[in-house]
Amino acid sequence: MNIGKAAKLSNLTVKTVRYYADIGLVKPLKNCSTGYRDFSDDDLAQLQFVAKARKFNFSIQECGELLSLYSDKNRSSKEVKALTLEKISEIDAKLIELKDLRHQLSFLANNCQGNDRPECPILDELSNAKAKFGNKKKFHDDNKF
Amino acid sequence: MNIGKAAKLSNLTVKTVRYYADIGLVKPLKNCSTGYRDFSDDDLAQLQFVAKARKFNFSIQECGELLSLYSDKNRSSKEVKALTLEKISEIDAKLIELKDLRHQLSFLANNCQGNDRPECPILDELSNAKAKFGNKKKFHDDNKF
DNA sequence: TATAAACTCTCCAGTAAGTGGAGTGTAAAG
DNA sequence: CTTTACACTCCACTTACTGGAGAGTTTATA
Repeated sequence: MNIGKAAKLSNLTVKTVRYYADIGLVKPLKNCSTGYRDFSDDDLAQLQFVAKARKFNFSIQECGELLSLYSDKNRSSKEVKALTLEKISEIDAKLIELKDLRHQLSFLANNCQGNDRPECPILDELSNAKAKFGNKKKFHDDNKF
Repeated sequence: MNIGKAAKLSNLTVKTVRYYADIGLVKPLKNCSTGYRDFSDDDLAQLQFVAKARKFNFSIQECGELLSLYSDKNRSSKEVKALTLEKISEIDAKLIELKDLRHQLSFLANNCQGNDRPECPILDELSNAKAKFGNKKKFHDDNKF
């Protein structure tokens, strides 16, 4: 099939599929006369595989590793699981980081009047201004997460 | 002060500070004879500001906007708060996405034996294999988040 | 059959936010 | 006076694409 169909069936853009072919992640045949790429069903399966793995936050490099494990019928599931667990750890770290970030930002936002006056605790914080929030009103940090 | 000191005092690398100067985010003077950049205390303050804002996930572009708001003594806090709230929304969206991802990955990992045999539900899932987990044992999804 | 629309190709450039290195010049210390 | 540390510019590379120009191909319509 042509690149357009392969792209559609794998939920990727034509540009992306072409890119994947360029970097050798998939290896479609080429029609010598037209120069058109010709994707087999197996090529399509690999594209779908990669599309999904990318959604799962695997890098292109890792997708390549997974693809070769996938193609190797004598593989063990150990390596795949290890890669997945590693990915989960990364996500956990990212989650912690983001939650902390959200916490701090929402604290700042809640303490900012957001009016036409220049006083702004957000900028004060960013600039390390000494003068911190003067009034003693308790502020609510809407920590949704 | 020279770039090395400015970098150290703002917790940035020399390369990064030079980059910020190159793109005009900060504008240190230049010693005509040596070509060395000369960072004033105000330049340093801006670098520290940017370093912090970057940690808060503001883009370089947004850092520039914040810097100009910061420099403008007649600014209103409205814009700053709006930018911050927007940033919080982005983080919320990212958090939801990541949690979902983690959920799915941990489900897959928990259903994978991770041994020397080739059966691997992770790859099966990625390849859209029809044969789903055959045995009926209940699996635990350790959803920490 | 002619033509227009839709599809494909390659190549070049750009994105964000830097990082790394080569080659060279300057300043401070021993 | 020489070594070391620091500074400079310029170029290439990173990730994972995206956009566009200019040209060729295939399909559908007039």
